[in-house]
Amino acid sequence: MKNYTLLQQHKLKATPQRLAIIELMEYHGHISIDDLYSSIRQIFSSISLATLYKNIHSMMGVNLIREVKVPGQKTHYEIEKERHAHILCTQCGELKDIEFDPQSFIQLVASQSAYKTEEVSVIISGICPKCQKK
Amino acid sequence: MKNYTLLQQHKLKATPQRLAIIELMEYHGHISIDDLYSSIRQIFSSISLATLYKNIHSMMGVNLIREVKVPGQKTHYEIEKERHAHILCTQCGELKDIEFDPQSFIQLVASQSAYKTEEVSVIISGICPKCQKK
DNA sequence: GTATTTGCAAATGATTTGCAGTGCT
DNA sequence: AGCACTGCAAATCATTTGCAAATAC
Repeated sequence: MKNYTLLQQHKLKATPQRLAIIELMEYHGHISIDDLYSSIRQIFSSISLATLYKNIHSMMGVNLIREVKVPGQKTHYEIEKERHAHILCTQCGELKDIEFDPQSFIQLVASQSAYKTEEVSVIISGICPKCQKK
Repeated sequence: MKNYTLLQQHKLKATPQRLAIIELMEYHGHISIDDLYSSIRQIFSSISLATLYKNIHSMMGVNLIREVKVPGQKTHYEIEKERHAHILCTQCGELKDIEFDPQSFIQLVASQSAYKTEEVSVIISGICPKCQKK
């Protein structure tokens, strides 16, 4: 019901496909189109990639979903929620969230440039503990 | 001559195409494939997109060039140099560099996670002064 | 001289579009 | 009922690949 309302608040029709997209994104945190497609097909065997793309775009249009572009990786998508940064393991490719409050940044940028800051996207790359052991 | 040496140091053959790519990237700061292609064609009318992609990849392989992925934009490429962040105007699409020292970040991440940090990519979006006036 | 690189054309992969039919409100 | 949404197939756009000829060292 919560997601149903969420869609309505953004003036989007609450179709089962959209509800499933939101649920899967909430569950995964961030997800690529391919993973989203194969997960969602287990519920909606008939859903098409075109529908996924269209829905992701309409939800991006109302800032419900955000695009996460990572160097060397396919685009991921996630629900807009509390601010966080992403950390990517360059060996195994795992992408994780880490806590991050961009407030200090926004202030820094505001003082350095005359921009009106909206968003900060931070992607850190490194080697995760598991891969370091190998 | 400088770029010639630069390529050799990275064990890449110094072809005129590669030299031109480096020069254009140094001049532009960051550039999309399309812009790079049309600029470079003014010098090498015969250069192909395939060659651009191949060269960009070999130079990325030796960390001479970095990929910059920006939400809602095509991939850009730039020479690896002093660390900086990018700021994107969501109205006019202009992408600029701003100064940024990731040192404090790297420390923060190192303490929060067990990652061995290599790189930090920061993309800020907002509205540039010009567009604010409109 | 040899291994690498280039440019072409074709292949692949990702995303978008048009349209007829369906479903939300 | 009416407009937005879906799924399909086809179109477009981005990137990669195979290969013969050219070039760097």
